Amino acid sequence: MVVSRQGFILTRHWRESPQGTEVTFWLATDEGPVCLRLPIQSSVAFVPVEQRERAEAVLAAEPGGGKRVEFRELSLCDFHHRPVLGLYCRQYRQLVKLEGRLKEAGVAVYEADIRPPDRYRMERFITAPVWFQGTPDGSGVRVDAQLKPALDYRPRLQLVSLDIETSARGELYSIALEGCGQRQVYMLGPPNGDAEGLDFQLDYCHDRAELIERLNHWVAAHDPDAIIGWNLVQFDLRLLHEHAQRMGVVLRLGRDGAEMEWRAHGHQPNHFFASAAGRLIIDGIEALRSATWCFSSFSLENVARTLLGEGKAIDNPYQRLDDILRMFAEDKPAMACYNLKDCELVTRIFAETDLLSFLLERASVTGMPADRSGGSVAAFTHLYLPRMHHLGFVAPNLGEGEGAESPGGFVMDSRLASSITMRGHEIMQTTRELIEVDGYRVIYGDTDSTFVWLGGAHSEARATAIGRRLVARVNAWWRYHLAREYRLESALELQFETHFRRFLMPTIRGAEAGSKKRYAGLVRDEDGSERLVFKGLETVRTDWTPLAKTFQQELYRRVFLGEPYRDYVRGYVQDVVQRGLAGEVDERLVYRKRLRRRLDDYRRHVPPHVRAARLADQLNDRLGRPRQYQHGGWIRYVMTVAGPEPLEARHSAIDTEHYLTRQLQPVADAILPFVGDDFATLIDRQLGLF
DNA sequence: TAGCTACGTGCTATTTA
DNA sequence: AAATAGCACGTAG
Repeated sequence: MVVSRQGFILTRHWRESPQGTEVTFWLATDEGPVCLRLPIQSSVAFVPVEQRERAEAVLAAEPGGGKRVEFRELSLCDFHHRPVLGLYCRQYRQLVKLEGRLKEAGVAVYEADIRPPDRYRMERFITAPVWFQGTPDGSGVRVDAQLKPALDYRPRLQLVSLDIETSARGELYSIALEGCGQRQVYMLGPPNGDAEGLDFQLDYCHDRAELIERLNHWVAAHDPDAIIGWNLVQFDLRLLHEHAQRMGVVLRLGRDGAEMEWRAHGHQPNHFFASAAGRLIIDGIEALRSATWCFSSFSLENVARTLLGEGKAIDNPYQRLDDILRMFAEDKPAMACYNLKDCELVTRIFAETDLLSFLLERASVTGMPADRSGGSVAAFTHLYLPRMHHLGFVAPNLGEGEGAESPGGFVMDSRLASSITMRGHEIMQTTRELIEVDGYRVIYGDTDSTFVWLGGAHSEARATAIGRRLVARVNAWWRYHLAREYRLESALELQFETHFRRFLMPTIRGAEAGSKKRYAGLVRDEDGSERLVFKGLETVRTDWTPLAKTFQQELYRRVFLGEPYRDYVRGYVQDVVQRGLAGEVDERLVYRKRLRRRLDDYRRHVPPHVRAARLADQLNDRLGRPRQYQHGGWIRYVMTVAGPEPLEARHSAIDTEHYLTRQLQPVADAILPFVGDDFATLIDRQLGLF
C-alpha cells in the first residue's frame, strides 16, 4: 500500500547509524500529522580532478584504506572551469572527518554534504510544503518515491499558548495552556480561594513532578502542531527543563512522546535553543522581531496594549511579583485567571498580526523551519546551490586560493575613480555614470544606493519628478543592455526613495573626505511635517551620552532650517559648566556601553567602560554582593576627574572639560565648518578653557 | 548550526623622532 | 612628545 498526499514540513531530524544516514520529517497534512523517514544513500564532497592522486594518498592512509569511499566522474566544474570528481561516502560523519584530512593535505574540497539528488529531496533543499509518496510502516511512513515541492499548500495548524508562573526564585507554581479548544491551568496544591464560576479547567497537583507529567499528558492528548509563548524558550521552557531534570522527569513536548531537545548557544552564554519532534516552538518576541515588527518595548504588556488596545492590570514587575506571591498564598483561582490571561494575549497577538501565515510563507521560500529565525546564509544557499549545479558548477569556497573573490558592498567615496570589476560594484558605477550623463552629480552611494545632488532647492513635486525620471532611465538602460549583451531579462530595479531637503555628510575627523556611512538629512513627510534623519552619527549610537545626542539634534535642526544657533551652543555649554561646578550629576552625562567579553579577558587594552565595570565589581565584593559584570552585560558610567566611574560607585567630581571637548566639541565641529564657524572660537571668551 | 563585509571613532599601548 | 598600531564597539546595508 502506498500513500500519496501533500503536507507541510514542521521539523526535521538527522539520525546517523552504521547503515547510513536517515532524516525524519514530521509534516502537518489535511489528515493530521505524519512522520516520514527518508534514507540518505550517501554523502559527497567535490575535489578537483587533478588532485585525485593526492586525495587517494590521503584515503590510503585512513584506517581500512578508505575502502568505503568511492570516486566518480561528474559533469560539474569549479569556478576556474576545472572538472571536479565526486567523492562518495556512506556516512555523513565519515565524510566530514575525511574533509578535514583532505584539507590538511592541501586538497581543495568543495561542498562536503549529502549527495545532491538526496539534498534536492530533503533537508534544506526541499521547501517546506511538499508532495510525498511512501509506504506506511510501524512508526510512520517510509518515503520510497520522491518528495516534491507543493508550493501552494498551507496547512491549518493547531496552536497552544503556554505560560508558567513562578516564585521570585524561579520555583514553578503553575502552568497555563490555551488552544486546541481547551483552557487549562495546572496549579501546585493545596487548593485555596474560591473556585466558583471559573470558565476554564483548574486542576491541582501534589508536587512539581506532577505538574510536568500533567503537561506531558495534555500535550499528548491534544497534539498541537505548535507551542507558542512570550519569551517561551529563554524563560518558560528553560525553567520547565530545569525542573524536569532536577526531579528526574522527562519533559515530553515532542510528537509520539519524544523528549524536548535542549541546546546551549555556542557563543552566547545563557541563550538556549529548544526543539521537539513534530512541533514548532515559536517565541512571539523573536518571531515578531524577525517579521520586522517594531515596538518601543517588547514586554507582553506593551505589545498587547499597542496591538490589541488592552493589557493586564499590572505592569510594574515588582508589584506583579508581589501579587503573584499573595495570590498563590491566598487565592489560587485568581492566580490561574491571571496566568491564563497571558496565554490569551499571546494567542490574540498571533491572530492579530497573522504571524503564523508569515512564518509559513517565509519557510516555503527559504527552506528553513518555520520556527527558525535568522539563517540568511543557509536560506541563500537553499536557493543558490541547486541553480549553480544545474548550470554545471560547484560552489567555490570562501577564503581559499585567489583571495577576495567575493567582496561585500561597495561604498562610494568622493577618494578616486578606481577600477571596479565585481558585478555589484560595476552596477553601481555604471548607474552613477548614467546619472552623471544626465547632468546630475552623484555624491555618495553604499552597496545598493546612490545619492544624487540636485544642485539647488526643489519643491517636493519637482524633486520627485526628477527622481522618478532618473530611475526610469537607469532601469531602461539596464533592460536594454542586459537583453542585448547577455540575452537576459533585467531583474535590476533602481527605486526613487527619499528627497532630502537638506543633506549633510560630515568629513572624516581632521580630513577633507566625506565620512562614509555617516550622514544627516531633513525630510518633509506627506503631511507637510519635517523630520531629521540621522545615519551612523552620534545621535543613533548607543555609546554616546544623551548630552551629545540632544545637542546634535537641536544644532542640526537649527542649521538645516537656517535658524540662529550660536546662542544655543553657548547656552548649552553654559548649562553644562554650571551644573558641573554645582557638582550635579544628571542623567545626560551617563555613558552606556556593552561589555562584549568576559571582564578578565580585557588584557591588551583596558577601555574606560572596562575600568568602570571593574570598579563596580570591586564595590560589589566589598559589600558582599554578587559580581555583576564578569560575563558581559551593560555598564553605565560617568567621566570624573579621577577617570571613569560606574554610577553605583561614583565619588569624584564630574570632569566637565571632558564632556565639553569629547562629547560636544566633536558633534559641533562636524557641522559648524559648513557654516563657517567652529566650536572653540564660539565659546572661547565664555570659558577660557581652550 | 546559529550571518556577513565595510566603516568610523575614541581610546590605550607601543613605537618613533 | 608625537605618531602609529590596533583594540573595542556599534553602526550601514
